[in-house]
Parts: sequence; structure tokens; C-alpha cells
Amino acid sequence: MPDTTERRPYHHGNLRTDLLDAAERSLRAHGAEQLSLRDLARDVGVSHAAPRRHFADRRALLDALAESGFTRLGEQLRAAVNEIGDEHDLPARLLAFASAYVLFATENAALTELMNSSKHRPGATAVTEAAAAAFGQISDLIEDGQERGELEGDDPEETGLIIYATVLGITSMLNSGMIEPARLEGLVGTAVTQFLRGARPAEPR
Amino acid sequence: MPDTTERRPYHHGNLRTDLLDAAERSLRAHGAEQLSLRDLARDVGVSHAAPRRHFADRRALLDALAESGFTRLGEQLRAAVNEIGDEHDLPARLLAFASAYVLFATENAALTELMNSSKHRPGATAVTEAAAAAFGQISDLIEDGQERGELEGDDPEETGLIIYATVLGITSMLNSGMIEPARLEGLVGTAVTQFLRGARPAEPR
DNA sequence: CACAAAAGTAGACACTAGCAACATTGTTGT
DNA sequence: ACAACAATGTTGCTAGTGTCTACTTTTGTG
Repeated sequence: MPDTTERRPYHHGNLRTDLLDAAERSLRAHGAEQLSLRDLARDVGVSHAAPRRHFADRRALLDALAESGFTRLGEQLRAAVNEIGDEHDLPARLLAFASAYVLFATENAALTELMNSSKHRPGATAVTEAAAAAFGQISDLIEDGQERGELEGDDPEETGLIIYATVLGITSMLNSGMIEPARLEGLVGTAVTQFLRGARPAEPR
Repeated sequence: MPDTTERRPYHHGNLRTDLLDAAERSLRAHGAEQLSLRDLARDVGVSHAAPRRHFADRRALLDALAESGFTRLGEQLRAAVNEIGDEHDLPARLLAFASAYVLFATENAALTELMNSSKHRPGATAVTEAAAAAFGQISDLIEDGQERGELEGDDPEETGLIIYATVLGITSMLNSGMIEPARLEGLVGTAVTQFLRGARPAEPR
């Protein structure tokens, strides 16, 4: 008679990804501060020191989480922007970008906070690279808009930083409870239109 | 012969404020995550359980820190805005506000991150009130601008939220290493001017 | 097929937050 | 003046954590 307790093999198989999955669940449920390596090990059914083979450190795991968050965010942003058929409809694309960002941030509040937190491993280039990749998309939008004369042609990166900062700030205020979710859509809309008006070349009088 | 070891009285006298001071030093040096109640107790020269008489919880202390941070920020913002003599020079006042915020955030990076973090005690009304008070100032500026016709008259709070969000986002990007301090001044300047252009009533054509 | 590398385990250390029971000091009503 | 009480500190405990080292099992490879 085989014992009912499904004998797990000595080697887990794909512990690293399973740990990351468990970590994301824990993050969603209790926040980054509460996340415990030993807890994750228990969840996955492995000894308390096993995670150390895959993550040198608690922080290393959090960084990996942040990194995967940025790549996922990047994908969602890309998809949202590309859904706007007209490749040169800057207002629509910007709005799609901003809305997608805000959506991601609301659906992954704790993860977003972790991603934007300043306390990453000093040598964690992977996470900053992933962040830059996600952000870089808006530079492309802006650059295109400047080339077509819809935006002031100063510094494409600076202009991109500003709208990105606005969206970032909105989500930060949302997740810290300063604004209610209901106001979100309107807020993002006016933020984008105001930005476009503000960054547009001055009307000839 | 009195012993050299300055015999501390049983009662510390003002343990609460001393703890907060030590906490702020620790925050500045090692960040909120590293902050340990027992460490603070040692710093101040008191037993490990003494802080509990003044802060129910580690989080309670962090909340108190955040609250005092908001009131200090509010004072600095008020001072900066009032330094602009002309009471109705909206651009100058907005720029002063934004610059003061960014200055505070750079000089108190870890504290700012703590203040804007979402993980406050659910019933911590004091910190949200302090935050609202600091933020409320910009509403006054905006309202005045709208009354004088320099800004679109829609929703004063929404307009205020947007510029506030932008400044918030800029500091967040700064403290997470996305932008270098050197670019800060220029970034804030164009953010404010663009905002003013974008929120201004449409020019009659 | 031996044997080194990879992956998981067990135990220990130093540290933390939070709790309870006790000690000391201030304060206050009579 | 002083007893009672509240406020404040202290010591000792529990349960939990991250990280380290040494050991065991598996896997892959020359």
C-alpha cells in the first residue's frame, strides 16, 4: 500500500520559479515587509535553507520580483499602446499608456510599491535595466510626437519624464489612499490632455 | 568620589522625543527597513522594552515619524510660498512650492519614502491628516489662480492633484535613481511651466 | 561508471518584536 | 504628610526571522 503522502522527490524541480510565485502571492496578500523566506519555503514544501540556493538574500528575491514586475509592466504597456490602431495618434496612445500603467499599479499595488522603492541592491543592474526598458517606450512616443510637430521639440527625454512622473505620482497617491479609485479615470484623462496642451508648441497669436 | 558613569535617573525624562530623534537618525542612515526598536533603545540608553510605553508598536513609531515629517514638510512649503512677495504671482508661487517639495524630498529621502508608503496603521488618522494639511496648501494656490482666471475653472482639487502628483513622481524617480540630481532643477521648472500652459484657459483664436 | 557540481536538509547563531510580571518614580486626594 | 495610584522603566520569556556552515542526496558529464 503506497502511503498517501505523495512523496516529494529530493529535488524540487523548479524551486526558483515556484518561490517567485509564492512570493508574489504573499506580496499581494501581506505586502513586502511581511514577506518571509521561511514562510515561502514552507508554502512550497521545502526546507528553510533551500531558497538560499536560488536567492543569495531576502533582498535578492525582492529584486527578482521587482524585475519580473517591470518586464510584465513593459509588456502590458506595449500591448496597450499598440492596440491604438493609428500609429501617430499621440493623444490616444498617451492615454492608453497612462491608463495601462494605472491599471497595472492598481492591480499590483504592493508590487508597484516594491518596484518604485529605492532600496534595491546597489549592484542590481537588472532591475534598473528592466525599469528603463518599460519607461523607454514613452520616450519613443514623445519623440515621434516631436518629429511630427505635435510637441515642443526641446528634450524628448525630459518631456517623457514629466508625463511619466505625473502618472507615477497619481498611482502613488492612489495606493497611499490620498485619492479614491473612482476619481482615477477622470484624473488620468485630464492629466494627459493638460500635458498635451502644455507641451504643445505655442499657438501663433 | 562620584562614579564617572553619569548615573542616569530611573526615569529618562523625555524618552519619546529622544526616541524619535534617534529614529530619524537611523532612518537617514539605514532606511526604514533596518530600523530596530531595540537599537533605538540602546542608542538612547534605555532597556529594550521601554519604547513600548510610548509606541505600541514598531509601526506606531514609524507612523509618528511620518506624521512629524508631514508637518515639517508643510511648514517648509508654507515658508517657501510665502517668500514670494507677490501674493498673486501664481507661476512663482507654484515653482517655489515644487522646488521646496523636491528639496525636502532630496534632503530626507528615506523619510519621504516612508511618508508616501502605503503601509500605515489602518487607524492612523493623524498621518493622513498631516499629509492632507501639507497638500491642502496647493489647493489654495490653485483656487486663487482659478478665481483670477489664470487657470481653467473646472475642479480646483483635481488640478491641484495633478501638479502635486507630478512633483511627487519626480521625487520618486529621483530617489529610486532613475534621474540624476543635476537634472532636477530643469525638470521641475519645465514641469511647472508646462503645467501652467496646460491648465490655462484656452486662448481665443 | 566515478566523481564533481548542483540542489536540498539540518542545526546553530544572533537578532528581532511583542508580551507579562515586577520595580521605581511622580502625582494627587484626603 | 502620606497612602494610593498612575506613569514609566526593567528583566525575562516566547516565537519568529535571516544567514551561515556542514552534511546528504541527486544529477549530469568526462
